[in-house]
Amino acid sequence: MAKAPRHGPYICGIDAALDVVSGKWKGLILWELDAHGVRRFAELRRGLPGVSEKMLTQHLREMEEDNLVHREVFAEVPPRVEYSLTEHGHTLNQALAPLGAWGSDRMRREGFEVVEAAETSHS
Amino acid sequence: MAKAPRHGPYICGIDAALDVVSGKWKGLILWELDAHGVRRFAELRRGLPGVSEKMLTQHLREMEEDNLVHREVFAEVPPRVEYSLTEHGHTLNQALAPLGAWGSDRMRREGFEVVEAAETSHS
DNA sequence: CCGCATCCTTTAGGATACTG
DNA sequence: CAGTATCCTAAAGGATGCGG
Repeated sequence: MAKAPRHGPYICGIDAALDVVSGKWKGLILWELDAHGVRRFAELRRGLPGVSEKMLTQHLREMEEDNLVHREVFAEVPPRVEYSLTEHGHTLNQALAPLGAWGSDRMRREGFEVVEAAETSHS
Repeated sequence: MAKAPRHGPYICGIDAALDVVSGKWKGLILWELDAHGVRRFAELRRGLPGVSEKMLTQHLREMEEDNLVHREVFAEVPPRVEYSLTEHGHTLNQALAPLGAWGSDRMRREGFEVVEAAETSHS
């Protein structure tokens, strides 16, 4: 078993929400899936520059358990697995939007660099 | 120096924002300061059940450096230090509000327990 | 009262090799 | 293609004791 003894008692809503999006790539995964609708494992991997297979799998499993992500396996060869947001995951993304805007603002203010993924081409 | 080599390059706004609120107690500190306006060190400590002095100090320093929290020292004996949100911290809190609502919703849905602090008595 | 310093444990995250 | 399994490092967090 990897880790994840999360889901402890929370003190407030922020606490409960941050628990679910904590993890180096979870915010990005939500963002990718929201932008593209459906993504395969390898596509997600390309969209998250620097992520390891292990972390991607682990995060996806946790998000699936948290009912944020839907995982659909096609019994073909070669295998194909598609990931998408659940309705629940979609509402989370909407709740995250203002925070994202605040963060973009912060980046502009502080002059932080933006590392754009290869060919994600959103907007 | 404790740690904090944060402020790396970011991939998107969510990334940049989560970096600043990551840390076991930062969300709660924001919430406490927003609810009360001004808090002393010991008051904050009581409002965050389980926090150690080290973590509280460390988080407060980082948030001060990120310009989210204002720290005012009164040269008295016994010493008194008051913490409050900066304008910047306040806007973060507003951006965090929808996420907090989502989290509260999640807690209700999943039936997680709420651990309320001793005598914070917000609302 | 408000911390800082030190030491220690736990957890997150990464590298790499292998499998159905 | 889409993962597991194993090992390892780094960072976060916690306990405790001292100091202004």
